[in-house]
Amino acid sequence: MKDLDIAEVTRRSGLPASTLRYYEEKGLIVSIGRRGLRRLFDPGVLERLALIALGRAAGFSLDEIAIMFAPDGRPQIDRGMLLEKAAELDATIRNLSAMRDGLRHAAACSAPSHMECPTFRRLLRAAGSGAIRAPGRRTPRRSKRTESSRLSVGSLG
Amino acid sequence: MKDLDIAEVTRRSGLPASTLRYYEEKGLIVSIGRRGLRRLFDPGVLERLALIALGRAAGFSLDEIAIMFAPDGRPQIDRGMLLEKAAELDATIRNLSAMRDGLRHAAACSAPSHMECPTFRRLLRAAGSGAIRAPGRRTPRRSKRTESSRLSVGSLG
DNA sequence: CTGCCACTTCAAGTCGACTTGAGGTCAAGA
DNA sequence: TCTTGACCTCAAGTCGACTTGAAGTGGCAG
Repeated sequence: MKDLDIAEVTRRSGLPASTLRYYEEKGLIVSIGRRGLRRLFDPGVLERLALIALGRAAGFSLDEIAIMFAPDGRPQIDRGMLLEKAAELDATIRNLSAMRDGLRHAAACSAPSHMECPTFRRLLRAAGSGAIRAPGRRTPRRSKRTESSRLSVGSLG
Repeated sequence: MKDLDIAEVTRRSGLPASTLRYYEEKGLIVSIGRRGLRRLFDPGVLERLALIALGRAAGFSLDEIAIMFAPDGRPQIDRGMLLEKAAELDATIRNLSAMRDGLRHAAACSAPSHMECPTFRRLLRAAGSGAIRAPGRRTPRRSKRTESSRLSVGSLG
């Protein structure tokens, strides 16, 4: 009894069946047959799902993850891509660290208003100038600039 | 000439006019009048926008940011909320750091397949068990569990 | 006075990763 | 054999933060 019924995969992976179907539709996993209507999966799908979860956790999109699996099935991951993502994470981590420190400072700061705290103001300037970005936000796809174009910044002297 | 025309705000903040209108609609900023149809803003809107950018960078949603501004206008930020978010960021940072290290290791690892690398497998297990989460993904709102319920994990021994 | 055109409104579209709902199928237990 | 109900398909909905498009308005240069 090697093959896993979708319910079994759901149980063992913790992912809803709808997600599994979605992943299959996207080509991230494959079912190897049916019992009646029900999908059957090779047990290896569990490792595959873990791999997908790993990719997601690293910030890859499902499409990016899809191309990491060679057509033959096994992961064939481009090492350069990994390093690139690692560097990206590094940048994110630096930003978040700055934010975290800033938040802690702001929470502890005794200045009457946050606005009078130099640390807070510095952070504010950084955020205002776009030096820091929200996590998980992909590069804003602004294909067709209609209204006024994005010029330099320099607000808040 | 104190008041800023929307074009001026766009220019000085770098945000598209559509975003400014959206923020106004959401109650994040206020326009103080019109010249013809055109919105006029108090120059203070720039500081406010920077504050919003800061909040976004820290991972707050627009709705969360909205309630940080007291009805009177000035930011009245709950310090507990800041600490909470700081802790949250800390957790995220730890996860991302682990991911980054894992990615670097995987990129450098000379094992014939990533699957044979213990470090990679450890990471995989962590991701599979949901210990690590994708950045920027809010708690999955699974209101009405339909199909099989999420049980324990323990795949991939 | 006339155009121009940057603004305006309002509704609808976008993106990614799924979820939900309606209506259908079928293996297995009573 | 019949019922059950977990699965199936396919289309559409959701969520957040905006963007885009169509149609309208009005200040100001000429």
